[in-house]
Amino acid sequence: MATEVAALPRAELEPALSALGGAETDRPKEARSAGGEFPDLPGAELGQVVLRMAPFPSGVLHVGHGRMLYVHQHYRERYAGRLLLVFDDTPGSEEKRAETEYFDLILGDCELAGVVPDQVVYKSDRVPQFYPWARRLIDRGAAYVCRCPAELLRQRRTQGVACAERAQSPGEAADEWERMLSGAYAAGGAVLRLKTDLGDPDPAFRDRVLCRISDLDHPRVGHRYRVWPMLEFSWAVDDVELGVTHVLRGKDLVIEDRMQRYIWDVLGVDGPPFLHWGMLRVREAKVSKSKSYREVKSGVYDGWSDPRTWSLRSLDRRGISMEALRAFILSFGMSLADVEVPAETLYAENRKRIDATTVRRAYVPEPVRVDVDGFPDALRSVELPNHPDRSELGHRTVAAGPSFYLPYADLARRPGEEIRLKDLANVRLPATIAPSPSPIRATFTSRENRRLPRLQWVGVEGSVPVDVLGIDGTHALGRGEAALADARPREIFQFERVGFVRVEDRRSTPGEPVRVVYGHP
RNA sequence: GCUCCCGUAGUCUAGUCCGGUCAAGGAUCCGGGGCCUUCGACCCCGAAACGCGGGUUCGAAUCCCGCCGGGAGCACCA
Repeated sequence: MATEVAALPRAELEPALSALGGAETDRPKEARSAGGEFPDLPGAELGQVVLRMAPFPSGVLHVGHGRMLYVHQHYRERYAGRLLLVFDDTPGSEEKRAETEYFDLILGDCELAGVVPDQVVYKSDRVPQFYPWARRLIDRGAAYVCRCPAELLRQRRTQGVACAERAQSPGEAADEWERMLSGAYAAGGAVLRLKTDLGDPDPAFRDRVLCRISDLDHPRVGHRYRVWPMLEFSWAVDDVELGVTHVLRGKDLVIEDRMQRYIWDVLGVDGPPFLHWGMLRVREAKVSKSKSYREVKSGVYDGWSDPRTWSLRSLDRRGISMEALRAFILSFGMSLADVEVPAETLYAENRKRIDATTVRRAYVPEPVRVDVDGFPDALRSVELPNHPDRSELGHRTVAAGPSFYLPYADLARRPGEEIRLKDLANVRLPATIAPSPSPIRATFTSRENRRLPRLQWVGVEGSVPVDVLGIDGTHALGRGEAALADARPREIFQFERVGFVRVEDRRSTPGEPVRVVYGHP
């Protein structure tokens, strides 16, 4: 029996779970349904784990960052650990700059995702703390000040050739370092480099830069510092000083592991172990962050919650729950393999969560008015369930014939045919159907439910215009049933045969269309 | 080119460390049927995989070697 098989790993997990303080025993179940595996953190002790996430404040968090968020959250919960949010806010580059607004936006994203850090740290507050570490490396003869222009430095690195400064004694290097700090060099005029091995087989690892000079205006500290640490050096310091016990990051940062370890070895300090996850791409989500940035800034996109950005905010706007996102992301486990998944997988996860509780409503895209001759008075209004399988969600009464809005695409496909207005009655369509502002005329045939093509309809009486914002950023104007006029902001509906939509925050004024955002099928 | 990582059905994933219980499990997608009114959900059925080639072994998805394919890094960005 399958249950016997499942019982074994569960029994092994039990001690860890009860140690968590009587947490529910549903983790094995979650792990099984999610699929993805998360190995134990090496040497981790319950209650002692300290993790850190390090976003760069140059944009809001998107689906890709979701992996960072939920992998950390997973381990934090598993080990009852602490989670630090450390803004990696060194000045960046001309193309990729830290900007003021993103600090709060990212914090907001974390909250939205339900991953609230225990502590927030700004790297820009810690700049002076990096200098003594740099000095210790210099004193050990493991770092030197190089004045090669960037271009030459790169070229020599590729060739494995040393520049003259590499021969500096620790004393000379220290003097040069002091000159760097005191402003003797212009930006780009000198860098502090780690002395590794110019013959290292990996060209990427040869004498990497530890600190550089930047005159970019920093959003938090302005021009207070000119000498800034590079990412891997700053982490060699901070992972130790902040007491981080395990470093979890994407595999694009693997070489940084080696750098950090090298520095720790030189200095004789112990640092935490590293774990990585692979690259994650959602097929439909164009990864172009710079494009999103441009379009948001220029106003082409409707802000950072525009569906085209695939930001966390945009998913929320579309009615995709963060629980669904979490399950989706956790299903990939800690695999180093690069994954590319269709968004449908995320949609399926969301559907599982909202389908049973989401009210159905009628909506007709590309509405064409159809007047039905001989339509019985008895069917002028009908009562319909809010959910076909959940009577507890109640019903609503909708106005029906004799005039309807029907979707043009469905109409155009079956001229002259008899069709069924879903849940209502059968009618015969006219022989010719052309898009026209004047109503077309159909004829009532019968009431009984027969196997006929079914069309979605909205009774003209009381119907409201509905504006649907699509995933591609386009707006479609359709017609919805009267009940939609009372829709509350953020309410989620399923437009039957169309998909799940969420009502916009911004309330439309009377007479304006009801605004919704398309979520997914 | 150099370095590192990865390679199970269309897609994602379990299994690979400690070879047999894997004639490979789950999810999603796709096809068919049911629920006699959603192109949704639910239920049933079906299709679908160990990149290739050697080797070790009684036995290999699991170990070894080679090849092929994919990704990342080789920034005074993060």
